Amino acid sequence: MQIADKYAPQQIESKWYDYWIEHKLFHSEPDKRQPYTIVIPPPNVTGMLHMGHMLNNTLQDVLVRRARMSGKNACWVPGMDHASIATEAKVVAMLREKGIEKSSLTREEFLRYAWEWKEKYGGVILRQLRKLGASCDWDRTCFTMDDIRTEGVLRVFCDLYDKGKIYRGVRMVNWDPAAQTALSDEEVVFKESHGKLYYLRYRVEDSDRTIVVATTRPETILGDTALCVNPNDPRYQDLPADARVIVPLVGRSIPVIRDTYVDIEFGTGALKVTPAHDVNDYMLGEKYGLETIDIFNDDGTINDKVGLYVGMDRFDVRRQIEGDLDAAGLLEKVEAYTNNVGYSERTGVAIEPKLSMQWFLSMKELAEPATKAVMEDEIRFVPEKYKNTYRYWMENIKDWCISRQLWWGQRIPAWYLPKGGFVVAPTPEEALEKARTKSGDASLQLSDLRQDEDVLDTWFSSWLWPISVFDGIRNPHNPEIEYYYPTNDLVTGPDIIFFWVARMIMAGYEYRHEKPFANVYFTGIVRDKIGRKMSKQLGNSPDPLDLIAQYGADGVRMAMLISSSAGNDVMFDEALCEQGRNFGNKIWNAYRLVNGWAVDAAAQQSENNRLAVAWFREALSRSLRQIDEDFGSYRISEAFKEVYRLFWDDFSSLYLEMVKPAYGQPIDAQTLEATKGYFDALMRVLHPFMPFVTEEIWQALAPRRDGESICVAQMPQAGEVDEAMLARFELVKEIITSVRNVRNQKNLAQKEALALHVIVDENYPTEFAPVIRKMANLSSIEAVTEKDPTAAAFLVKTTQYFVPLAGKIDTAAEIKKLSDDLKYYEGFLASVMKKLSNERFVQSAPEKVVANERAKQADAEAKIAALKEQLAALK
RNA sequence: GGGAGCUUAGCUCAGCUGGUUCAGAGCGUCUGCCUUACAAGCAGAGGGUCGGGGGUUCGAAUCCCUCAGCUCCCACCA
Repeated sequence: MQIADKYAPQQIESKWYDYWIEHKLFHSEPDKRQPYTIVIPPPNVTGMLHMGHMLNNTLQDVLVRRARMSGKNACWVPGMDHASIATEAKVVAMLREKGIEKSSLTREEFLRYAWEWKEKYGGVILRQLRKLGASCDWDRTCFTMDDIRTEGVLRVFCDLYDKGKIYRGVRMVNWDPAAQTALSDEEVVFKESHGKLYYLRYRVEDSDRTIVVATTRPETILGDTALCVNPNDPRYQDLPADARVIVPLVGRSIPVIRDTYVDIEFGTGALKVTPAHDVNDYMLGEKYGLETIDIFNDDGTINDKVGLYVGMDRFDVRRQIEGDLDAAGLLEKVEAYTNNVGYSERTGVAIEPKLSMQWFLSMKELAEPATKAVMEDEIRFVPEKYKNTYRYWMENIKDWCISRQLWWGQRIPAWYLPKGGFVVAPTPEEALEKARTKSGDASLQLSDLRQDEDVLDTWFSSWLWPISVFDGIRNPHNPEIEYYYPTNDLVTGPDIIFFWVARMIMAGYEYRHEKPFANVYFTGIVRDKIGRKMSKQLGNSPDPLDLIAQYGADGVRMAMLISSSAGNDVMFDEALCEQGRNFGNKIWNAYRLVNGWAVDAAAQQSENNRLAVAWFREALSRSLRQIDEDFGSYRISEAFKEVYRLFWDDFSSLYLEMVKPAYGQPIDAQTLEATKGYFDALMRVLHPFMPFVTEEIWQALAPRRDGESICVAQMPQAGEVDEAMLARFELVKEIITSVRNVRNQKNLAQKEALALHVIVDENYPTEFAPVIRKMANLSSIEAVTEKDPTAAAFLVKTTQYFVPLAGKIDTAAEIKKLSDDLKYYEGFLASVMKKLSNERFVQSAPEKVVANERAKQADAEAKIAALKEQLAALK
């Protein structure tokens, strides 16, 4: 079949994607075959496709397409994450543009807007993934907040509550003043920040003495309820046991407590204690029964508890209080200071430690089987180095704060009774029933109950993902979950190893008593070519869709693949896309060549063609083996490089050139058929990497039925490999290169046929003579016994070759070249002999290695002899 | 402060349990070719004392120690 003259990926890609969808080639239903399952790391519903997604999803697609072609029932489940904080922020911003404040809306009204937004703008990314060629089973698209997933989440919450693993309590949590919600520890990122260290004077009550305290947060003095010094600090020994000090500006009297927690070396050795706004201070507060004074509103402004700076933002207060303290003579000095400050991963604002009532999941017991699974390789991490990171985190796991003060998300299924206490149930009806039982009041109505206002952390739904996408929480014995679970490979970034991977493993063992996936492939981060992380701010991140438009999805996929090995960052360079596009072009034109050949049905297959066909069968087989091995160890990048090399070097540059008929000449049927067969096999091996161009060519190679597709064609299998033949062929390649080199050096035209003389020995691949003749463009190959001093000479292994070039030989240059070679081989021989004459080597090295050294010796000696003879002939 | 990892050609990286002419690949560079499949190409070539030093071994890019540089993760020191 004819294809277009020029390779234009844009003109073929959408056509084939539509074809695949139309024929439901990515759809999977449980059947007798072995399943192969991947669940997509659900992108945020607010997300746009970026280079990280390109890498991640290209890899998943390669794995799933290869499995699909290897007889597995492949199922790649796509979906989206409702992303509480990010989405709520988007919706709030959208409303603000319309002039609507969130605070003016009821919860129900807000959620209506949010769903509307989600339907309209959400999930762009899933449409973008189609451009990449992602072979997801779109019929299975899930959303972490759709009905099935939500019901699963609520059931899990209730179950864990009933098991006593979920509890509610007042704790110091990470508060995000921008999003106005609590966050888990994992959502806080610590960054070094340059601030100041303020030295404040606290006057000792009933005394002239002052104690100076160093703090980075002077505004928190409003919440001070004690001052703490180390009992062993000599500077404060004279203070009476019941000493009290006056908080600067505030004027409040607070006790001085003594605890060894305070570092004598740091600052002045005196610490102000603000139990409501610092984790350590909170612990001191607990220990000494101190009052806690919460001075902040939820948005980070000062509340009216103290009556100072009311309504001001925490950072404005910091600036202002510095001046006020100074004016009052209460500021000793200010120093520049660098410390670590926690920021919200989502909103980027500084976290405020805050005491609040939250829901927690206790993790210790859940972590045990999950830790074991990874450490014992029941679940395999690629690369392995992440096992350590994982173990350390799991062994020091803290309870998970799962409540969020947001509206977008699954609302916590707890209902408060009118007279105190609460019940937890997956539905309001069940809650009411429980409430009636609990209160002993049968007349209780649903309207008497008040549901908890908080929603659950988004990760509390995504940790169930591998189970919930198959409805395995609500219906744990349904045929789908039984068939598809556990899934096979998870492809994700190491940045969410704690957020997501670890928690999925815990959920897997808790709810299926089995691992959620067998292998976890960690990708790296996509960086620009000078190593910077790609970011919106830097503007160094190309738009993947632009790249696809320019180079084709196949080209961009190749760029991602060739530059990524598991766990290593990708240094992305647009030039790689170009290389990918060029490869597509190469394939395209190779097909055009083969397709253009006329067949001579009567012609016998030449010996040359027979040899070429026989050789490529072995070369292909060897590569297939290599590729299998690479996939086995998740060296996907290496596997791709091997196919690339196989197609470009072995197939195009060697095989096709070997069998290519002279211009206008026909080819014999047998060779053409073999060639098309190889082409077909190559397209199949290549298909997982570059799905579009391979489908186009594969469809053209032979008549196909409607609905037939390379997507579901059989992956070629590696056969036995004739290593001896491949080794002989290496000699052939070297001979061809050497002749071409002579041509180059002597400025001889390609078309000019040359003669080749050989002093035949066992290293002359005589069986390949026709191939050598054609590939090196030789008029004849003659066996000779004498050296020819007028010829350009070269040596392959131990065999001497001559290209007669009457009068065109630069004798001096030849002598120089031969002498250099001779010197190299003499040196080489010397090093071999040194080993062999070392008795300890001969005794302790394995026999094979010693035999090898002896072979090297023989080879080197033969070469040296040959070189010497050639030199002698020249002189 | 604790932990993990990296350092091989101009660039990006392979090199799996020490032993094949093991010092490799791709890209870039250089030379010559518009040879009717492809200049998005073809044919060749050059390029590295494997971060420094030390050790183990018959033998080290590979194992150990040490120094230097870079990266990442974890951690509440005001």
